[in-house]
Amino acid sequence: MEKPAKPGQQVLVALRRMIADGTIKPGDRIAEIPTAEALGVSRMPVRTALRALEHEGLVVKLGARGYTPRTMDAAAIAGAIEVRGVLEGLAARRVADRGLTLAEAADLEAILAEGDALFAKGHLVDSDLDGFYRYNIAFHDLLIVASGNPSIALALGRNNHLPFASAAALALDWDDLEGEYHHLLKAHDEHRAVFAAIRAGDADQAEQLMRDHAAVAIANRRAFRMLDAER
Amino acid sequence: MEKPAKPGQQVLVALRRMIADGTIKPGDRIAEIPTAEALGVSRMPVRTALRALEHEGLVVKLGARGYTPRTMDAAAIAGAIEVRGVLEGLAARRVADRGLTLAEAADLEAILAEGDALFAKGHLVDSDLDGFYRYNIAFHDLLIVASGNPSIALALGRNNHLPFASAAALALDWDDLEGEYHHLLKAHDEHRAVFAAIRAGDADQAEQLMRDHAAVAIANRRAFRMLDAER
DNA sequence: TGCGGCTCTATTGGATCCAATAGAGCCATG
DNA sequence: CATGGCTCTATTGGATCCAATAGAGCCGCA
Repeated sequence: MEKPAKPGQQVLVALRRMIADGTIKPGDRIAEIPTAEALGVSRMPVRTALRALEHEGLVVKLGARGYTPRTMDAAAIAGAIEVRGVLEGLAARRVADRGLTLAEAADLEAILAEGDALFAKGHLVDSDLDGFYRYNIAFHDLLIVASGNPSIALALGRNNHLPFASAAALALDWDDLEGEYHHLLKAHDEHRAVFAAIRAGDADQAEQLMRDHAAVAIANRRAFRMLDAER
Repeated sequence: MEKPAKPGQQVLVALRRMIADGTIKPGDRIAEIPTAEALGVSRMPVRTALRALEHEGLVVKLGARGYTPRTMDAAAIAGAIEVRGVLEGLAARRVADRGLTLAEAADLEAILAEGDALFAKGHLVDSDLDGFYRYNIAFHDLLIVASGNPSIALALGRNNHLPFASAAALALDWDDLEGEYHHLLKAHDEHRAVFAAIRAGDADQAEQLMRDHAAVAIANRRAFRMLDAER
């Protein structure tokens, strides 16, 4: 059973891609009719998608003349990452405060073990980057869910679609596996440290570590991958 | 010139009101056709509004059978307020870090002076509650804007529409002006304290104070006002 | 030659119509 | 009598059509 690929979702991810990879640059007008024709659908799903993208903050309304991608300079990206760090920091704090259930602890340990396995052999191969990508998302998502505060996920919803700002947007240099090894291992170690703080019930520490963890994403980035899939 | 009152916006605020005041309760189905007929418009603006409300987190999709208001129990409200506190705390931190411009300092001082004026006579009258309402929003909004991080406002966008969670949702007891005097004065003093920390450049302190300021909203609430106006 | 107003058109927002779909109820059967 | 499948219908999602509107360009006048 492949994806029947509902037109609406299709348009949404298509536009996200185009904005992310620069097919549509800030300043370019996005009008409904040309976009609809280009994608081979009616204006309706395009309208829906543009409204959604506006809510996500990826585009801004251009008066009555359509939309345009939001300009994302370095400061804006840093700001988005900062917001993510603060929100995920809150999640970590909450989890440390309330303590992990047995099931959550087991899940988290299993996820971290995946990470251990990636680095166990001392170097990375191509497929490991994909593995880390999934491991990373799993770790972050689990903490947010375990926080028991759905508003955190809601508030993150906007930022998670911004390029570079999502935990799913890894800063990966596919040509420098050696350098990435240390970079990603550091991230993994930080995950472990957060986990330790949570187990110790040290909420302040857990929050601070999580914030710092997000902050490093601001510094080291050269390439990125977008999260295409919907939640 | 009054508001021509565009149908779309009209429907959006109408639905918000109905959800806020309990006309539509969690569990009730919100279908497009009956809603459209009840409001005297076509299904289209209703559809748009429901999508928007879903993004705001006020309603959840009920499979293919319409929407229903999101259940907001005490824990959910507390969670939303917690998120707001953390985000506004970040804003305060940023402002303290970068320092206020002369214009911002003057604006902020002017806003706080409004607050001073409200409490100067030692008691409150009815119209003062409205005055505080506006003063409070002005203070919070200015800090968020001055933070220079648009992502904060974006992330707050969702929470600000949730009843009880917005800075605009004051906990006011209109029959106990005496009690409210102390309650609101405390909030005002906290604003002053945040301002002082910002002037001193004490980012940690500014953030902590702002978080605590939000937290008190969790405890003291008996009635609330919704923010009807759009940004 | 510059500015203001007017018209004209491109484009969005809303209404109506049509198709796809999933939920509910019913019937048959084990 | 319970359970599984089938059909039927209620309801959303998409397409097309129509109206309102605001931006742009042009023309006239100072």
